[in-house]
Amino acid sequence: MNTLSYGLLALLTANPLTGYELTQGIKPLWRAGHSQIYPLLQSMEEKGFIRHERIEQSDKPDKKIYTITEEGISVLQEWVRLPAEPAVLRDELHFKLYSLWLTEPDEAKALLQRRMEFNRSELQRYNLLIKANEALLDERGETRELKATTFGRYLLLQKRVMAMKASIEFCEWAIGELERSSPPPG
Amino acid sequence: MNTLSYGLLALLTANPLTGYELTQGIKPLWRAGHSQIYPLLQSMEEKGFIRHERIEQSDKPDKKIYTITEEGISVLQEWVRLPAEPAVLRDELHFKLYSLWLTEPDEAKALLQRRMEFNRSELQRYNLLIKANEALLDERGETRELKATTFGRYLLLQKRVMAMKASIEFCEWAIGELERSSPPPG
DNA sequence: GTTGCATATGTAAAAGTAGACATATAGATA
DNA sequence: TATCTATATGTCTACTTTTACATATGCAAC
Repeated sequence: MNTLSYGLLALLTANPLTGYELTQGIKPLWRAGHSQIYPLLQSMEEKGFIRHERIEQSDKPDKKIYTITEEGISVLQEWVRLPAEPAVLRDELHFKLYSLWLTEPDEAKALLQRRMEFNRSELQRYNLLIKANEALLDERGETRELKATTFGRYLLLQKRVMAMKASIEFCEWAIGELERSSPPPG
Repeated sequence: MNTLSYGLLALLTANPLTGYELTQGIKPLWRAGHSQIYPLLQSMEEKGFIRHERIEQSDKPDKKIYTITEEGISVLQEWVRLPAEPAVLRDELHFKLYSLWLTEPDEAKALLQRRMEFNRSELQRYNLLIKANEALLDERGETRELKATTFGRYLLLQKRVMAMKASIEFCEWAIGELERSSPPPG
């Protein structure tokens, strides 16, 4: 069982989902394509951690709705208690910043501006997810406490928001440093 | 040529380095082991982007000092100008936070505390690297401007520092939220 | 003494990831 | 009419990454 498998189990504790929905839903948490997810679902079903129900659809292709089993919850619980490995971050921008002296001022600025715009759109996306999670909290009549299923997601989404804000601040600051050192014509 | 190859070229623009030094030096920028780096150096030498000089040592194993070629600088420059792909972040903690309701309060707190301590040690490491970069700036008589080779590293290290600080702030905040919802005995 | 660490370079196997290929329907857009 | 997007599930290949294996010396700790 790799990390992604446990992630799929984690998503399935909230509600039963199809492979397609898992592919969409895991995006804010982990980068993975459907070609990774479908085989893992099959292997976890063989292990007895999840089971599926086939739903026939006339307008769209048939789908499989996966549900986590008691055993699945149990192995997930054991895993969650284990210390988390350090995060793995791979960012091309690190190398491009390191080599920034090889670029022209407008290219350097464009590099940072593109990243900033991407971060801003990500931030918006996370804010929407936070709203959806708040709605779910109300719907379930939960309060903000550890045993509420919406609580962990609340923490997680705040983590992403704080990281995105920090990244945007960096871009703004770095663009400022660039403009200070090589003022644009105007 | 993959991203890591360009990263190695980037490091080699600052000074000639051995494969071992590259393995150590790339750590703050990208996660990679020596088993990835040595084959890439061989392949880049075949392409003419770097060349090496063998240094015989009596007390330690012989080493190869790699230098970037004109052609290497040129391909790196072309690559740096291309837009940077979005960063890839894979953090187990995301899944563990999502499943936090499966844990006990002290386990949840320990999860965040361990991450916070790791982040703090990383922050210290980056602060040392910033000092070393400042020293290099002085040594070379450079000022903080784009064309100085220390400038990009200055930006990059600030990026890492800001990200680490944001992560530490998140951990502190999240531990606070946990304590609010399930106060510790005392 | 021996275990572990730093230096130094490599290879091999296994696991994980990305991108394309494959199929099928419905609806929107060009 | 053709292309694109969303839904829905799958496979296959190429590439990247991790972990272990392999060798060699000197030094410090136990």
